[in-house]
Amino acid sequence: MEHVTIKDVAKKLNVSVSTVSRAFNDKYDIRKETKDLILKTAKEMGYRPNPIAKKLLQKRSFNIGIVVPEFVNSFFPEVIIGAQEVLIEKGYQVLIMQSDQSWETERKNVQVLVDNMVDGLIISLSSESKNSTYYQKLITSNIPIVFFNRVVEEFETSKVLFDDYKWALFATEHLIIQGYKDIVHLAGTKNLTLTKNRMKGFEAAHKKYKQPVGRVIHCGFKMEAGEQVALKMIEKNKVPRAIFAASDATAIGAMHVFKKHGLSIPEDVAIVGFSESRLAAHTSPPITSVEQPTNDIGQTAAKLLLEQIENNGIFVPQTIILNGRLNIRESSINIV
Amino acid sequence: MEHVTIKDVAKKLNVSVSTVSRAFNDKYDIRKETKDLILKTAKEMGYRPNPIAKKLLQKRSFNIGIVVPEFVNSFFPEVIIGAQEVLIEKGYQVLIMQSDQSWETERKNVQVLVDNMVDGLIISLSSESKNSTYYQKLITSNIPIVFFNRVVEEFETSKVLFDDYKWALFATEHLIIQGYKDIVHLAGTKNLTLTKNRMKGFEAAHKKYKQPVGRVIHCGFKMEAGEQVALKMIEKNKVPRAIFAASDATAIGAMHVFKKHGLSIPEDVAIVGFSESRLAAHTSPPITSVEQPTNDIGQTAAKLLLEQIENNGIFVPQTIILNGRLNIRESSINIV
DNA sequence: TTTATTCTCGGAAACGTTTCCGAAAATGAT
DNA sequence: ATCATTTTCGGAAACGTTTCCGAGAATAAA
Repeated sequence: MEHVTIKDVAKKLNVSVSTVSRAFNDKYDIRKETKDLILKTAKEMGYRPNPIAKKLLQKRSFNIGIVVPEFVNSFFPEVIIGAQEVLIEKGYQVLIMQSDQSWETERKNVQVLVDNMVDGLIISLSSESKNSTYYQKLITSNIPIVFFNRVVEEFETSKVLFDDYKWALFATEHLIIQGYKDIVHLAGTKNLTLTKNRMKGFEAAHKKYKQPVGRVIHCGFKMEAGEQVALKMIEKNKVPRAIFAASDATAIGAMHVFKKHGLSIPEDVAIVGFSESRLAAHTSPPITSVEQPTNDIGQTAAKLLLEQIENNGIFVPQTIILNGRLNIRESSINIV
Repeated sequence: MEHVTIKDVAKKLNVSVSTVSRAFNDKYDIRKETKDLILKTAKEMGYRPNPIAKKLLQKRSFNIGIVVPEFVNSFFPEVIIGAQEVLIEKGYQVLIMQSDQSWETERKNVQVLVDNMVDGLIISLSSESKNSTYYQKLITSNIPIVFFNRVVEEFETSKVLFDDYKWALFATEHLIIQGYKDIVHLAGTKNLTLTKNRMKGFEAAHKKYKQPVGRVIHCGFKMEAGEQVALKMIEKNKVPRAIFAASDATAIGAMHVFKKHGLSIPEDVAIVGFSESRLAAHTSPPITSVEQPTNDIGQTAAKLLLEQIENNGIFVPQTIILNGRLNIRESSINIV
């Protein structure tokens, strides 16, 4: 009685296998009474159609794969939750994989999901340069993919993005308007477009107000990196008047070190973060930060994907750019 | 040329399907030269064995499913990363699903993974009471499962746990030793064993030092809950001398509100958290907290699961209890 | 009552593999 | 040179479904 199959049900009722199948997929002709009988005894016997066999046949699984670089920070989990909300609603199940920032495991992850015949993929790249021919092949082979957050422009797929340039500009502008001069940008990992865009926004704000562009320090997105940078600044006696960090984590890390060395925020160093983490409002002082619409990113990515899955064939790739918000808090306010 | 199958390869080389199969699974007799030739042309043709078909036949997938209640907080992601480290090493791929604290979706998630024929499951329950007959059935049907963090004792499976009682006792003891009297415990969700154990530890510490047991307030694990509780304390003028929170999130939330209302930490209210989140060390003041060995939890869960998968049949369920650490920081130190 | 039409259902092929069985070819022993 | 053994491979069944095709029964039309 290990695994009860469709044959067992058919045998028990003295009907054919195809009739049982028809009872479960109500698009075929079957008498109501027989259908009910089959469904009833099938349930009694504990029969569940084997989705693996079904997949083999119809190349369709109602599973969606999501692949993200990491999920220790709350950004990606929040996006995933948003996507799940719309996908589960439509009867899809969501399989999540984590690339650990490595493009090799990312590739393996994607391949596992493709092998498992997911109906579509939602991906944020771990690296924008490494797997591109692989993805190109996947895309031309017509499997629905939506990229978000970290994408490569050239891919002919739907993408959902954040206007990093604009919001980096706003964030920097906010500091400039407050009267801060010597502003340093803690930039993210070098090879990402979003890093470049945030840098460009940082520059543009300076130019807009005819200020000399501040220094840029690449240190990635981790809290430890922010701590190290701040420490070095203190050691070299080169502490800037204000900092615009490309992530909340680096902002928090830096702030922590500054405070430990007796500097006040924002009196000695003003700080603005990016990517509104859950903690930004709960540090002391609370950190001004650019808020990304994480849930919305997930939802629209999912919607774009479903659109593509359902209109297979006549489909036009879309790029949607979502709006953010600058949450102004104590860490950046110039108390004159 | 959409999907190239084993037949295509066989036809191209004028060999039988079984020979091609043999080339890919090297446990069968095949001449080295033919094998090499097949592998070479298969690669050229872009053939990859279809794992769905393979699964249907051998009921084995080299996939492991992990189901957690949530992953916005870093606890579960860290555990997952630990598990992934050992599983990927052994050639398994990891499929992750998130139950959103709901036992219905948890059940659906588990079923999806089982349907996809994962070789084993690592689960942290969203609720310890709701799906138990379902899990009982799963367990007796012999699919390898390891539970962690939130488990039900009765299940005859391996479990990896944290000694919540002991560490809650230590944490409370730490407060008592510092001389604090009126200590309140912000407890977690009511129906969880870990909540009960932390409460018991809280009580035991008081009894050990012959103190009247402090108040217990159930408020779950979320930051917002901590804020609300603190607010209510202030409004009712019932702010305790010290707080032992069942999660860092509630501890941080409460601390934030206290500070906003002019109270100093730890001078007015001392605070200890639980589950050492990434932020505990970076709040101000830094929060004393019980650190759980997240990575280790994941690793041992994975190892127990692999053991069970490999020795199918002769397998004895194990319960492993891991050790933690109390990170003492400013928030709880009594500066006399 | 005969013929045409509609309802139900059974049979069988198909999805892409693995694996058992046996046959032919190659090798070794005598 | 003959027989026994090993190596290498092809054929076919199996995994659990869906779905096309057609047959028989039931109903409607004539």
